[in-house]
Amino acid sequence: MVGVRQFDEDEMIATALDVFWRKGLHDATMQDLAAATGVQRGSLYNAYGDKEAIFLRAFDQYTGQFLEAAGNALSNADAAAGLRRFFDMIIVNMTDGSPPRGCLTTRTALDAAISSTDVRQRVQDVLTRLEQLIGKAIGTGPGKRSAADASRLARVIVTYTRGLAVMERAGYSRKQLRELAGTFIDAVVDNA
Amino acid sequence: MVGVRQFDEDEMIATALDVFWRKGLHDATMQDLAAATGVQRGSLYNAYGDKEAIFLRAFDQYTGQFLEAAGNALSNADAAAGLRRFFDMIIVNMTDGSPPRGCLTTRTALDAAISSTDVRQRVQDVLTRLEQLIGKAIGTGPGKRSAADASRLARVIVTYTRGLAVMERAGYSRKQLRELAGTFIDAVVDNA
DNA sequence: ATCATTATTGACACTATCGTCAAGATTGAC
DNA sequence: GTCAATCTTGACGATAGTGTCAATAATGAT
Repeated sequence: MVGVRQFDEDEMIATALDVFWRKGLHDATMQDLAAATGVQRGSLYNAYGDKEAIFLRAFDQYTGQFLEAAGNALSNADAAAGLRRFFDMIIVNMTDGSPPRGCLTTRTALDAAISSTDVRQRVQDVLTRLEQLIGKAIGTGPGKRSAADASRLARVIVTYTRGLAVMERAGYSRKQLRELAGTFIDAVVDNA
Repeated sequence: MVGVRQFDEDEMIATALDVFWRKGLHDATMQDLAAATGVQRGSLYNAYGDKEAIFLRAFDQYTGQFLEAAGNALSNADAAAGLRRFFDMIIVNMTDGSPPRGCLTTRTALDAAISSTDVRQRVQDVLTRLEQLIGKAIGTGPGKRSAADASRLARVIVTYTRGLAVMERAGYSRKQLRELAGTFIDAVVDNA
């Protein structure tokens, strides 16, 4: 290595993640990224190629954090309690910031029609992995549930988390989202 | 009236709706609208002012159709059967076309951060009205449900429909969405 | 200390979209 | 049939974003 990078890559990606989270893949511009990170546009092109390459790195960082936090929240002897912690975590996650940033995965999924195969694949991956985490958490409960049922239910729960993300974008407050989550858990999980 | 409009306004809005449905408010351009409708860009500006005014008209047309169809599907003596018909309707609605168009309301909700107050308000309105339709349908069932419970549950169901719309964008097929809806109804409604 | 290599910088060309406007075309009203 | 009002048309300027490139600067390796 001779000419050496003048910026910290991890820090750069973390800042880029913030920009993408607030603006979305589609609406965030290279100028936005340059302004936020203090790295010139030309340097970004040189270092990463294009905007989507930067997004993929930032998104990977995001999903890593997110899935870890989800796993932690879900790890609880009592499946219902774990789910409650999990829902609380994602609701805080999507209502954080001012204005709230929403859910990056959901926003990206909706942008996906315009995006590349790579982006679509990442979205599917994170949803699948989340489904597996949830399936494991509810499967190991005081199970009178079959494995097939747990798997189906896990996907329903993932779907509901996506619904909450949309409701947040529609203007529902953190408190309203918590109530929505509570009603859902009461209806689906405890009764199932 | 002297110089008279050279195009059919209803037809124009219907075509615009198709464009917005496929591309989204944000990504559809006036050029797209002009090309699809055969009306020149300048004429569209003259007739409506800007893109968002056209969108609002198209969206109103859409929500009118949508809510009517939802009401029809839900009108059933058996609340669970009505819900099944309702979910089937929205799943067909969002997976129709090739490639599927998805759910316009959900897409618009996600765009909403960039959009005007008017657009945001329309999205909230359609969700609220849908919630009311569902509340009425499940409330009039063989109710051992309190009115407050029915209301809460209705909002949960609306939220779940939004989740299905996101899952569709993430790549889930009509068949998978139907299974997701079925599992949800079994878990939430029949057991509640 | 020199050099070869890489990063940075700012300018450039290109494309897309927007919104406006003046000139021309059309047509209902009288 | 004339006219005034309205619509249509095509061109224009402005803005924003993309990706590229040549010139410059910096630095690890020798």
